[in-house]
Amino acid sequence: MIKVGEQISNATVTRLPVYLRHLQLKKQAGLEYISSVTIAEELKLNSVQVKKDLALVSSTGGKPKLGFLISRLIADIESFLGCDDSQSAIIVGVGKLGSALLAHRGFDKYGLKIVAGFDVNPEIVNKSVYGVDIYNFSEMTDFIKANGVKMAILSVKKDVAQEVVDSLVSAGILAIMNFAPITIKLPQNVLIQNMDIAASLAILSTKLKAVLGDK
Amino acid sequence: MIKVGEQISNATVTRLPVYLRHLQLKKQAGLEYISSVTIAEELKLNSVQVKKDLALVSSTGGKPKLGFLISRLIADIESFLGCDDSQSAIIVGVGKLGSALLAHRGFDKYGLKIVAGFDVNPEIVNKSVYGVDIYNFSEMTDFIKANGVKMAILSVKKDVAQEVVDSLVSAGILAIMNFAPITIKLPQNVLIQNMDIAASLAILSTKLKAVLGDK
DNA sequence: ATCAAATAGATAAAAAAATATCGATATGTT
DNA sequence: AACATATCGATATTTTTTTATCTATTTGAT
Repeated sequence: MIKVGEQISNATVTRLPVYLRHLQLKKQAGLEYISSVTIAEELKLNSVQVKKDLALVSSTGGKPKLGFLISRLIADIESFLGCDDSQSAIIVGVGKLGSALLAHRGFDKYGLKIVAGFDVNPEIVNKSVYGVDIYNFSEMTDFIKANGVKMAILSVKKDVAQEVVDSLVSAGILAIMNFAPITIKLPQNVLIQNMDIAASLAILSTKLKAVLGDK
Repeated sequence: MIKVGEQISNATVTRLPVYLRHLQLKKQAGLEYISSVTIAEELKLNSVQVKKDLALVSSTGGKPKLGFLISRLIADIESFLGCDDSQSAIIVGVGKLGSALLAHRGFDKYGLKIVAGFDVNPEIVNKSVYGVDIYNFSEMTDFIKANGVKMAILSVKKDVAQEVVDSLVSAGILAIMNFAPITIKLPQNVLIQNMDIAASLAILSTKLKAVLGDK
């Protein structure tokens, strides 16, 4: 039941945290086993899709008539998502949004650690924001190199976003979560996840209008 | 060149804001026409994909040898995304994250207006946060009904998220942008856009590990 | 021990999305 | 005025993703 070199699709990876949350809930409720059909029904997904997704990360598979052992499945998904081997990231721009992100503190669950923040605002530099030490922006490059950090959360103003990204990339950052509403220019080998909140709401609004219009 | 009843895919709608931003940039730079191939190269997309996307929203099409008239294309995309007919939304939960979202103010560009906020914290109730009036949570249902609001941004703590959603839905909300890291139970006809930031970062982290591992 | 039922897991089909190919056409140049 | 070229837009192909169908198996009940 060991998977070798299986290609896990983007779509599947996106669903894994959803499964994980759901399974943790079930475990808390005292449940021991759960079937793919049940998961599918409760999350409003197709059951074959759930089976396939789980088959890709499950180390033992499920048992007929019982389903999957929840605790095992949780461990498998967590392991796949790397919740165990603590990946570190920095956050650049600790203004309103940046500090709100730090306040959230949901990263731990996925084994993600925000190891430092960077900003230019003297009021927060050299202070700690929700347990994260904030340094001056000028120290960023050295920090990244010294600590081998590969991931960055970008929550700076859009005017400076591109130049900050250039610094990040040249310092060795390989994955960026971008909250600035601009299209970042990047080398091919750097990953980016765009989180343009206004655009997302606009997309939702468009979908809503489509639904309303069709009736 | 008028499209009737064309079904525009989710993926296309997601790319439209990206095109829009890029075109606005080009317009600012003084450019008048742009070809789909150029757009594709600059945004690192496939040119056929760009052509198809644009064909779905473009009212006039492009001209051979010249490409698309940028100003026209901007107008078309804005029109499609509804940037003109001001859609209103409320925000529920005006804590750290909620007020950070309000501070951003990028919604206007897409014709989205946050018409009110709701919270239980007496320190902000009946005050204005970045120009948005905040009311007590108890007034929410009446407000939604009275104003016919259909969209809500949910930035409350996860413990209360489900019950708030139930109130929203029963008051008539049809689309929810959810920042709480839980899977919300919803009637089929209500749209949801999940914005679990920690999960998104975990997904990015997983992708990064996949890339690094393959080498 | 036998059997019915529920489930995983595999295989197949369908749908959706992305990409490639090609002909038509307007443009600017010679 | 003729022509080469860049581009659109249509069609076709490929790939990816989702969904359906079927078989084998384990469990719990009889």
